[in-house]
Amino acid sequence: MGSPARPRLRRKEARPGELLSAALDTFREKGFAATRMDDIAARAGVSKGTIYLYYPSKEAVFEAMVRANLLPNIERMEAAIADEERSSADRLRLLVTAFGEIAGDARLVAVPKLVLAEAGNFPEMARFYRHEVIGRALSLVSGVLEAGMAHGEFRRLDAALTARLFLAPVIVAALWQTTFVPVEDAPVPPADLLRLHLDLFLRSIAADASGGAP
Amino acid sequence: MGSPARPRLRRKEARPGELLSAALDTFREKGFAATRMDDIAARAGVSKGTIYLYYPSKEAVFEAMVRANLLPNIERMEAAIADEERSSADRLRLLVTAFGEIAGDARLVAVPKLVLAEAGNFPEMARFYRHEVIGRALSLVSGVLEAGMAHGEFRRLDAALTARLFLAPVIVAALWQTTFVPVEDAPVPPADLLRLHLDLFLRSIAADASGGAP
Amino acid sequence: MGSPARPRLRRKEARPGELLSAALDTFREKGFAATRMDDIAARAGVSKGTIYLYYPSKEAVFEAMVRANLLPNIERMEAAIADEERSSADRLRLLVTAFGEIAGDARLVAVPKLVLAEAGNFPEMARFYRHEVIGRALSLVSGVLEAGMAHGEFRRLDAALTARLFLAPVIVAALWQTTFVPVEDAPVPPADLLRLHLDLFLRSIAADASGGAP
Amino acid sequence: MGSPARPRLRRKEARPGELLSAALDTFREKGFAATRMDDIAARAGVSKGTIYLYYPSKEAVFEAMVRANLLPNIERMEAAIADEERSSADRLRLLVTAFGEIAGDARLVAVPKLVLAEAGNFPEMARFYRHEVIGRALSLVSGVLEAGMAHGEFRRLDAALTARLFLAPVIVAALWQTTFVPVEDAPVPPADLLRLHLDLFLRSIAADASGGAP
DNA sequence: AATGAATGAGTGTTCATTCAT
DNA sequence: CATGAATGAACACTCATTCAT
Repeated sequence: MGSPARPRLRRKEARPGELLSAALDTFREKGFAATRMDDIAARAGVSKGTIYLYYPSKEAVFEAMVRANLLPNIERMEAAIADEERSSADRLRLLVTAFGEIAGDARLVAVPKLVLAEAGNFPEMARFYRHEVIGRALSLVSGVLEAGMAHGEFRRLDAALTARLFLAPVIVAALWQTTFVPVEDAPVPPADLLRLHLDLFLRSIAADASGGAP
Repeated sequence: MGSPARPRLRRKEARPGELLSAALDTFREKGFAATRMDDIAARAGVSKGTIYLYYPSKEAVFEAMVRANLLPNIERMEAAIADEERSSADRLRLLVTAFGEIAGDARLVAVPKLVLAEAGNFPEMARFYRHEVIGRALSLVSGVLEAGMAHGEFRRLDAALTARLFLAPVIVAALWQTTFVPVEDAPVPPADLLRLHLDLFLRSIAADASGGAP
Repeated sequence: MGSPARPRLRRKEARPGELLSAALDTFREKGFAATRMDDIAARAGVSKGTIYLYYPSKEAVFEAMVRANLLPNIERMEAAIADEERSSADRLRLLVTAFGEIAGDARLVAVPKLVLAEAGNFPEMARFYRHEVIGRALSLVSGVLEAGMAHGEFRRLDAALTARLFLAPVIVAALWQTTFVPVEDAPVPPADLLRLHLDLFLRSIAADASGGAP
Repeated sequence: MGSPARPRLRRKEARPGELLSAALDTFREKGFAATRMDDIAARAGVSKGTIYLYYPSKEAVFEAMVRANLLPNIERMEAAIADEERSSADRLRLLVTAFGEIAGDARLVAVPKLVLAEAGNFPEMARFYRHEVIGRALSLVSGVLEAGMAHGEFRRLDAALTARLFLAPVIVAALWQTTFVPVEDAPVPPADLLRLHLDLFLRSIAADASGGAP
């Protein structure tokens, strides 16, 4: 109750974060082009000019916003398999769960979707995303797969390709959430889908089921 | 005098198609917002005003373009399993091949990607696409799956979920092509990916592993 | 009464001229920076967007306007001494009269004044003006001077410097008109000034005073 | 405690002068409109807000800057003919030299040029300049001319008009320096021009050359 | 006195849409 | 049918000015 509303001059350090958060929400509602700087400013509770104190252009805001949301994505992924004790199959299970959580976080998933949509107009950003997010996720998965193959848990397969197949349903589920759910009659629970995926996937890569090759 | 070719008015019936073709190419290069009516007109070789003789707005052009590209997608899919003689596994193989061809056709794949990108701004179109393209594809696949289950070829699984898992790598491959390939160092051949997918998928749904091998 | 006002679509060919005329008047009232595109458009009786059909930017309008007003300046000057019959002194007299007329035309004089004011921001334009207008005027005058020297009418002097001295009062009179007259208590008639200038100037360059007097 | 140097506030009395000096340099580089308060502040080594402690607006800064540069102009001029002993011709010679020096001082000459350029937007300032600088210079010259006429050194002429003719080459030389020199191929040395000017001018106003009036 | 973060009115430019020809 | 000149609403970005600290 001491000082409820201060009109001017707030913490300069917190500003960029607030702006990018507002930017994310606005971009994800309207897309890049349909978002006006005024929208972002209003949502962040500042004036339009203030944005330009921190970012030189709308594109710069977009890029900074994407970049700021890369790290959480990556960290959550990598944290997901930090546990070294488990079997490779268990680690894949953990990964599916972790990715499933990410895929269920609408704000987080909006970022790759925006990257997808704007890749043509922001090639540099697409490259960055490709390498720093997707590339790392693929490495993560193929690392687990290769370990599993080495241990004899999994069949010998092309790890790079298989990693892609492992991730595909997660990616589709994520995009699905942000694209068709508001329009869907009978949404499929992503958890069910991913549980089945894990089951089928493990079965398909399992080292020769009954006793191996004769 | 009865000759068909008239110098002034080029086939007026062909106009809408030419416009939509030009629209598709422009939208896929720049996205919806960054495409100017002038761009489309120039590419179609007409004046800007002419577009408005056929479509009342830029949004209408976009929607018509999407709609016009629904049918080819659907038809190619449905043609892919017209052959009733084959086993369910063979029909899935055919489907993967067909989808793989679609996914390799950059112009065709651009359409779902645009729908994805603009779903927030064109909810009606998203709904339409969800039902008329994706819905049909899912039905197609789950039909085959159910037949295979009924015949004992496949295990009993939730056909709706499994159909999604069947399609996921195809979708991801398609999006990948249009998004990251211009930015990719070492592109993965989609055909390799889909071949492996089919292999793993069939293995994972095969009825009772023990007796499954022919 | 047949068709008093046509709202749209007028002669495309006349437009650039109308626009530049409106631009000149607005620039001369407010200067380059304080002139808004809306001002020019309103004065030309078109909408702001129309200007951009003909010129890509405000700077381009400015440059085109300056360029369009070069020719009249130059032509009036050069026409002024087309007559080959006269003595060099008479030709200088004609030049002073001609320059005096130009200097009295407020719209015409506004152009060099704007060039002067914006020379720092439009160096290319300054260079152009220096060469194509001022340079030609100087050549004109020094040509007459050299002819007069060759004929023995004038003393031997540095023609380039002397030409500058001949033009200086004309230039000052011109700038004076556009700068201080709206602020002046007792304006000096430029004609009186230039008449005296001619008298003093001819006297100062006359060949040998002794025989020069009639 | 009585020591003059205080670390925090640098001589607060010197501030306005420093600001105006920075303002002059910035205005003369970019003109009034294109100069930003930030530019001036940066050049003066203070923050933007500080300027507003001394001047209420950008226009006020401009006007103060012009006003602050009046005095040096005037004083140098008036000092130039303080010497009462000399002949009128010598005093004109001194004036030309003095004016020539002023005209060669790019910073000083920038001021009248800015006044010229902004006269339309700052009429009050134009009036002030007209009276306090130009008016005094004209009085100075016409005073000398009248004295010379009274002494029989010079012919009887309209002193007001003749004074203008005396100053015109100086003014043109000054403007030339600030406008076209950065753009010039072969600059004319102002000293040469003014020397010739003085020579011709004195000759043109000299009391009747051979024997004078009968 | 000095700062510099914040403001918001102002303006150049774009572009979907209209319509006289 | 077709054109393309014209429109005007919309928006990104700027910058003089304010004011809490």
